[in-house]
Amino acid sequence: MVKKLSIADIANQLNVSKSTVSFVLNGRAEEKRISKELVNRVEKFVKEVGYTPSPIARGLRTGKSNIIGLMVESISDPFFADIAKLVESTAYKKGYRILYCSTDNDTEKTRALIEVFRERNVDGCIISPPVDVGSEINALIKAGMPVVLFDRNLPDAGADYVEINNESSAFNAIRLFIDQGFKNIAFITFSSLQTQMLGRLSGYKSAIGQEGMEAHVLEIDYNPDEDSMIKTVNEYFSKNKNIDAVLFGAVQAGICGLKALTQLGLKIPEDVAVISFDDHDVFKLFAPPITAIAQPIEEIAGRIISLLLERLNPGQSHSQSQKIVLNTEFKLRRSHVNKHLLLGKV
Amino acid sequence: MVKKLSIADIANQLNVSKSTVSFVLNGRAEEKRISKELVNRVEKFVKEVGYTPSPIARGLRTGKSNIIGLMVESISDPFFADIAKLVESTAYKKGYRILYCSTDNDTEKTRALIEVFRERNVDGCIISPPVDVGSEINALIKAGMPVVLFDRNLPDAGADYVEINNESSAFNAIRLFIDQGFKNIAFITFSSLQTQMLGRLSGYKSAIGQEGMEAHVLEIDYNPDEDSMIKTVNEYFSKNKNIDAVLFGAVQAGICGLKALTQLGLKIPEDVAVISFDDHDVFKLFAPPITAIAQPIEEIAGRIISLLLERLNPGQSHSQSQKIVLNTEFKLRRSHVNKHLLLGKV
DNA sequence: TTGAAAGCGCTAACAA
DNA sequence: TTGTTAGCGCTTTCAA
Repeated sequence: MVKKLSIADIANQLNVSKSTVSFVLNGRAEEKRISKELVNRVEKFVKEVGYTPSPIARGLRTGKSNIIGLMVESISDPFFADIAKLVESTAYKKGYRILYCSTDNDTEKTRALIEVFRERNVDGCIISPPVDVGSEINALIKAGMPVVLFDRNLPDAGADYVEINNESSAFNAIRLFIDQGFKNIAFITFSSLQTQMLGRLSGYKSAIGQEGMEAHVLEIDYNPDEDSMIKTVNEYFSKNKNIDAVLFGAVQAGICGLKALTQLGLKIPEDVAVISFDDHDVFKLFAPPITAIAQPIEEIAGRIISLLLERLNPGQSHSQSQKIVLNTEFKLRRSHVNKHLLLGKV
Repeated sequence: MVKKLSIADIANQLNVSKSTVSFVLNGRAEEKRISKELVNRVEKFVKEVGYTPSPIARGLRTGKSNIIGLMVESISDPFFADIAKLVESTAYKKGYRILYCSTDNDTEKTRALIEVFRERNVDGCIISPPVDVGSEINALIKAGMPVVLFDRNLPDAGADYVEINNESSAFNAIRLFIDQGFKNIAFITFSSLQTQMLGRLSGYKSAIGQEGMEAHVLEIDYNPDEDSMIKTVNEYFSKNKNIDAVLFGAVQAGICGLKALTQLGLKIPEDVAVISFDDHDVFKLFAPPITAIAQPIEEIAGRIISLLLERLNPGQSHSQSQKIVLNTEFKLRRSHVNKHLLLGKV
C-alpha cells in the first residue's frame, strides 16, 4: 500500500491548483465557471487514480463529519439492535456513517458520550436517553446539533422525537383483560422513570382505576444477572396467587416472566393470562403463543432517520421540534384469552 | 454554547506556547523537562475551563483516530449484537470509540466499508467478513492496520482471528444423536461458503460418514422474508418423513425450523429430535427446551478486543498472526433425547 | 476562469 | 526548559 494521494498530488500532476480540484470535486465547477474541458480532465484523472478526499481533513476544515451518532440503552437489546440496523442501512445510503455507543442507562456515561459526539463533530445524533440528561441534550440542540430522541423522550427537551402510544397501548391491553372477566390483573415492569415506562404504567393504572380494581404492580430493578430477576418474579407470583392476568411492560420483563411462570408450572392462560409489550420470537414460539404489543420497528427507524435527514439538509427550516407518536399493533395470539369464559360459552 | 476553546486559546491565556500545552497534555512534560510548576498551572487551567483537545485535528496530524471499526454481518443478529455490546463496553473504557457498520454479507458493500475504515483512519478493525474479501483484508493488514476477524475466517488472510470449534461441535452433536440410536439425521443450515458454515457441515458429514449413514442436508438460501424460509423447511420435513433428528446450523435456521415443526404439528423430540447451533431465549423457553451448542460470547468478545488492543499497543510485537479457537458448550436440554430409547430402558 | 494563500486545531522537529 | 514553526489535507476567500 503506497501512501495515499492528497489533493495536492492531484493538482500537481494535473498542473492546476488545489482549489480547482476541490471545486470540481465538490460540484461547484459550474458556479465557479470552470471550463467543461478542465472539469472532465480532473474527473477522469481522479477516477483513474482512485483518489478520495480525506474526510478527516475535510472535517477539520468544515466542521462536518458525515457521521451520525447513535446512542442507545444497549445494542444487545433486540429492539435497539433492529432499530440500529435499519438506521445504519438508510444512513449509509445517504453517505453517513454511524458512530455508536451504549449508555447502559448510565447518566454519567451518557454525558461523557454526548461530549464525545460534540468533539467528534458528528453531524447529528439519535439518542434513546436515560433520565436526567435533559439539560445536556438541550445544550446540544442550542449549539445547533440536530438531535432525534426515540423510545422515550425528555419532558424538558426541545428535541424531535419518535415514540409509540405507550399509555393507550397499556390501557387497551388491560381493557382486553377486563372485558374478558379477569379480576386480578398485574403489571410487571422494570422500575424506571423513563417516559415510555411511566406512560405504560399510567395506562395500566387508569384502566384499572376506571373499574375500581386494585392495582398489582411489580417493579423489577434491572439486573444483568437474569436469574435474580426471574427469582423476583417467581416470588411475586408465589405470594400473589390470586393474580389471573399479567401485562409485562417490556420484552425483557416478559421473557423473565415466562421463565418464572414456567418454573412455577403455571399454565398460560388457564392459571395466568399474559400479554407483553414488544414482540419477539420467544413470544411467537412459546406454547401457547404470547399476545404481544408490537412496536412498528421499520416505521420507527424510518421516521427517526427522515427526521434527522430533514434537519441535516434543512429544505424548509422547521425550527420547531416535531413529536411523532406511532401506533402499536396488537398481535393477538392465545396467551390472553380467558379459557373459563370460553368454557362458559360452550 | 460558546465557541470551543483551542489549544491556542489555552496557550495565550497562560502566556506559554502551544507546544508546552501540548506536551503537558500528552504526558510528555517530564521527557521535555517542563517545570513541575508550569505543568500544574497548565493542568489546573485546562481542568478549570474544561478544555479537551479536538480529536479531529489530532487525528489529522497523527493519523490516529482512537476509533475502532466494527463490521458485522448484521447488528440485528443477536449473536453479533451481544458481541458488539461487549466489545464497545471494553473499548470505551480504553478510550476507543466504535464506528460500526453491517456488511449484509454483501461483498461489494464490504469493500466500500473497508475503504471507509481506511480513509477515516480507524486504528483497528474487527470484522466478521463475507467471502471473497481476502485480498482487501490482506491489503489492509499490509498497510499496517490491525485487523481481528471473528465468527468466520478467511483462508487466505493473515489476520488474527477468533473462532469456535465448528467442526467438532457439529460432529459431537451428531454423535449424540447416533449414540441414542437415531437413524435419519438431517442438517439444516444456510447455504454459505463461509468457513464457520463449511466447518459445521464438514463435522456433520464426517460423523454421518463414519457410520455409513446417509446425509440429509438442507441448505436454505437466506431471505429477509422469514416466512419463505419457514416454508422451505416445512416442505423439506413434509417430503422427508423419515427424518428423526435434526441439527440446525445457526440460530436463525433453528428458529425457522422450530416454526416449521410447530406448523406441521411435529412433536419434539418424539417425532423429530432437535439440536441447534447458538443459544437463544427461544431455545430456553420452547416446550420442550431445545438443546443448543452455545458459543462462549463473553470469551469471544474478550479475546477479540484483547487481540486488537495488543496490536494497537505492541508491547512485544507479535508480528505473527494469532488463531484462537474456543470451545462451545453443549446446553443439554430435552429436545435431543430419544424417547423411544428411554421407554425401552424403562 | 483559475490560482495563491490562509487557516481549521493539533503535534513535533528544531531553535533558542 | 520553553517557544517557533511547519505541516497534516482540505475548503474558501480573495486576487488575478
